[in-house]
Amino acid sequence: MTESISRRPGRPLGGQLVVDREHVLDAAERVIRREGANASLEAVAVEAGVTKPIVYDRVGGRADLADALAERLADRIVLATRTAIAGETLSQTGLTRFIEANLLTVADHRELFLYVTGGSTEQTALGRLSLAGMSTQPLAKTLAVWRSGIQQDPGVAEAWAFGIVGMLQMVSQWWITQEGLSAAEVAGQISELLWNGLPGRS
Amino acid sequence: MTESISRRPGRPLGGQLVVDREHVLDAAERVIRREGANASLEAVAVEAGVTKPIVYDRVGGRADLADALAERLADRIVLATRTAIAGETLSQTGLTRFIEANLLTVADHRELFLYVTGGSTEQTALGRLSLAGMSTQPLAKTLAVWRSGIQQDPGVAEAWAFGIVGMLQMVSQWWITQEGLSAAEVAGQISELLWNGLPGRS
DNA sequence: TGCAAAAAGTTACCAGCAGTAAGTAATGGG
DNA sequence: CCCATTACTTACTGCTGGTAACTTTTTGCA
Repeated sequence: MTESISRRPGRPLGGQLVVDREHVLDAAERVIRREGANASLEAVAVEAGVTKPIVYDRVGGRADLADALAERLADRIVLATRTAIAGETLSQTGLTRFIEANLLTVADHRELFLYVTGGSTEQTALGRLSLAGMSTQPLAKTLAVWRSGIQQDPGVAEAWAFGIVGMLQMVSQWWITQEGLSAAEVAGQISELLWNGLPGRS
Repeated sequence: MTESISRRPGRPLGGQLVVDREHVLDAAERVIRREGANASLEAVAVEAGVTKPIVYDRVGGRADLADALAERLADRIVLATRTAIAGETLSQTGLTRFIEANLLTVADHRELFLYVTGGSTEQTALGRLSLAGMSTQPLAKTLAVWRSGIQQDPGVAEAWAFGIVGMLQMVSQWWITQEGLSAAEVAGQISELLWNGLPGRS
């Protein structure tokens, strides 16, 4: 699906960029989907129909690429989960749907998910928070709306948001390697934990 | 603290290995503590007083090294958390101490934690589960003992264990980058969530 | 119209690192 | 005394992230 592009150097007509940032990111997603999480920047450049320095100019280095893709994936997850609970009031079944939507979205972008969660390197290892950081803010807001008590203390909401994102991330990672375990099933279990707490309702 | 070692080739007296697996792993931990999560195998070899092929012979490649170190770290976390709740019956304050112990142990091994959680490469990106997998089994057991309902369904215990480990992992990663936020404080917040559930006790 | 400056890309490279093949020195058995 | 084995090193390959320097086209302006 790579549209054939004039690869010759020189300033094109109208001073328009031949490939923009989004085009490169699209190419990166295709490569990752095809080749897995170990996709190289070189391969991304080829898929985008350009050379490596262009990739660096448009999106930066490997860490930046991971960040950008994390943001995209986070957006999709947020969209899917928001849609799953649209207009509903907080309930356990709603939470289950929320979690199930998360799982299914991750499964839809399996390789991308693995790239993003495992993709940060070295110094930016703190960048593991990339996916978390991106999806954490919307989640924190959602939490604050859902549970009134948090509204006064955004610090708590942040800790909870990171915690929940971490939980969903790890469960997702574990689940996509499992055979014969439905998303609904797992979502129900995690929902039960997150809703009723560790000791359960008596 | 590298003990000076005969670097010369040849079969040493008694056919004893000059450096064993544990020695290499110790060296790896020192290097990671000193140089951060981007430590190379070459550096590990130098620190251990040997050459690269020895490292490969003793522990395998980079992924295997990450796995081995993950197991060590997981053991320490399990030990610390178990100790923190030793002999206690399940309670929210006990859970808080459990989480705090987890946070403090991670902080004690900051760089190692980042190496292990971010260290897996490519195919083994599923190896992100390394740390999780190691600490998950003991945690699942602990959960089963704590909460009787789970005992009959080990599948639930597994999902919960992965979820909780993921939550703790992400919270740890977030917390060690924060300034002026005590472990006890964060532990209390997460404990509250994990104990009373998202909607809270009414 | 002619020409310099800027824009947009490419080529060609470097450095570092994971991983391995082949060679070499010391030991012990026959 | 010699040869096979053991234990280790040297020296390499291949790949990948990242960058410096060059080339081509267009635009602005005198």
